[in-house]
Amino acid sequence: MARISLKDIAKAAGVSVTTVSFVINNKAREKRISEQVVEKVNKLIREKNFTPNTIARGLRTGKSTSLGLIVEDIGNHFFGNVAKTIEMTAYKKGYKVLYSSTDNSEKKARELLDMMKNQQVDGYIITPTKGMKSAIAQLKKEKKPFVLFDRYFPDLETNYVVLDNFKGAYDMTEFLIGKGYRKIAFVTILNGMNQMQNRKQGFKKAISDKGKGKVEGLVLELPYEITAEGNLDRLNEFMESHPDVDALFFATNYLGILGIQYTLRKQLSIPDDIALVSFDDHDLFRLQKIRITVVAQPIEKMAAEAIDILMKLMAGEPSVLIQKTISPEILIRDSA
Amino acid sequence: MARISLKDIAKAAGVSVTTVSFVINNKAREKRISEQVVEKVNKLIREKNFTPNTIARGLRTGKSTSLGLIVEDIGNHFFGNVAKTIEMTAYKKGYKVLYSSTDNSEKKARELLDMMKNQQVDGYIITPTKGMKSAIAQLKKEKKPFVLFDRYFPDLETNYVVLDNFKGAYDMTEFLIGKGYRKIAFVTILNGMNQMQNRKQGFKKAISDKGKGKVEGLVLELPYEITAEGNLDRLNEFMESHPDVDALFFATNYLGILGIQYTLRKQLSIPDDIALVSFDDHDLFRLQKIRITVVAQPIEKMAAEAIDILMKLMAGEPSVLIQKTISPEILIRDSA
DNA sequence: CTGAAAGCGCTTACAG
DNA sequence: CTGAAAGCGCTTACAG
Repeated sequence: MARISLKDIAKAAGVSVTTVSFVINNKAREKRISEQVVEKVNKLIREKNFTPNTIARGLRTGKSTSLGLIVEDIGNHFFGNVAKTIEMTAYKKGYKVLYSSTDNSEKKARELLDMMKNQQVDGYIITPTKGMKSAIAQLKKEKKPFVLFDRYFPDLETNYVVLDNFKGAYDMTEFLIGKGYRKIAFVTILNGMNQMQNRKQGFKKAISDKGKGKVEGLVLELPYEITAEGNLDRLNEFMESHPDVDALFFATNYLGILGIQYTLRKQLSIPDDIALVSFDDHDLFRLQKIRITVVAQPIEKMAAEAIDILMKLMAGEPSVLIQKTISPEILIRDSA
Repeated sequence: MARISLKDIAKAAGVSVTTVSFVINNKAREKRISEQVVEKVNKLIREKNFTPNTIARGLRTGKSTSLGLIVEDIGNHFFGNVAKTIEMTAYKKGYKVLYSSTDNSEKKARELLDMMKNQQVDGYIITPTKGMKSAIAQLKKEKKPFVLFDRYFPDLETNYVVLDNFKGAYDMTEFLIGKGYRKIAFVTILNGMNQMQNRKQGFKKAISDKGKGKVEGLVLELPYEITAEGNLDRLNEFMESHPDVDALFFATNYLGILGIQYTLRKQLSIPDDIALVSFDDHDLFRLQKIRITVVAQPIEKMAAEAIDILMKLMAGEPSVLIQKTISPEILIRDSA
């Protein structure tokens, strides 16, 4: 029952391992192996159900035909679906994927990257944490194929695929202003990376561009680490000190969910008592009686871009710079 | 910038590769390498930032320190969170994890398993599809460490971790009967594996045990492949032919979500017009005005059990049989 | 058209 | 206490 090796096939076929290696690597033509030999070998491979040992091949070639995927949290709807698309494409192209979640822990992020380097993955798709900057710079210096996802470092030139976060926030804010809201609060998290900064800036810019001095824009920044319960309290306090806020714009879907909890608890009805909109779509937003208007990220498209770019980098020149900013979609529903 | 190898360390330290290998594998004591040598080697390892090449080690030892995780769909809330827990534990123990989704496709499932075998993963956690039975039997014959998750083959003895699906459905049905519902419809999917069968049987048994002839139990089985829209139509038709159904019990969370869509579309109010309960918890079920009563699966506990069992199997005797049936929790909320 | 041999970077039985 | 050497299963430059 021992695994069967290339050598076994060679012996059975009465040819050398070289020959067998050529046929399994489709170099038979190029190396001008005779038709009969090729056929004999292929027949044996089928009969014995032989598949080359990927590890040995990896050692020899320095390629592992595997990719490393580092996300923030694979259990989260956004990243889970990103992982899904990436996996599907990767397997189709013959790549395995190793994944892991950083949970925004710097330590874990660094360890993961080391582990993946060690494992000689051929390419990386990374949702970086703030502290990963030097590790990413290192990766770049080593000329490893990688693409950053969802966020990047403005002062470090790399390949990336991100949403146009500024535009998403800007457009949504403009939409709210157009609807007549006059005191809009943007609820976001502190310590976010540039994707969160851009959302905040988009919001502020729209307030100043489109508000014409008549619209007030407030920003509430919640810490990342706190519990949902704690955040709910903070939101509560905030709303008590600003009772005349007429629209809430949440910067991520889990914050939006928090917002729904808040309105449920306060028995506020949307959009009559207050408008509620959010970044990121979510089942919850679609399947309420009052459906929530959102800035949606085209998840599949973004993931497909990322893996596509990575494949290109791995195929050829890792020196090209490919940066994609994907347009968000504003899905207008009932909540504003 | 070339990767630094064990040999480089040996040369720099003026010792043999054997010695270096012993120290990196913590066999220094056992092999009685002198303290000074150990220290010199360790110092160089730190200085040169050396980490052994996992691939080479894998080839030599036949172990890859990686696990294969095959789920139905990593983008789905349940499996995404399973993946999260498994990954966290695995990395803590020094294992990488390769994942992939079957989408219940037999072909894909078989290919994935082959790919993982090829990759020499040390152990498997598998959510099997129906057609994987022979492949699983084969895995068992090869004495590979593996544990089935969420479902298993009743006529094939294997390690597994599953929910007590029968009990979950039984208890929930009993709860509905106790609440006074008299015509209960169980909405499930066709072609499901034994986890779905058990849910249906639990439902039926409770109807006959607890209904005392006064409660009618109906079953609607929807095909797996159909779109959400198609399923909605089927549900619609079903309800039109059975307008007096007073409670709907959905067998999975995505079916429950379908149910919510249905009530939204029909403007039915829960629980006044109709009761709605579901298997599996979901954000959507918690964060409605009317919160949905569910049979919850303790996801983390189940995932933790699975990886724990796998670690045990990999450490020792893969011949032991470990089968865990986890109790569900009925979370009573407002929808019935 | 085909093969012998080196080598990828490790581990480990054996020898001293 | 330490090292020389074989070998894991492949690929590939070289030779014929």
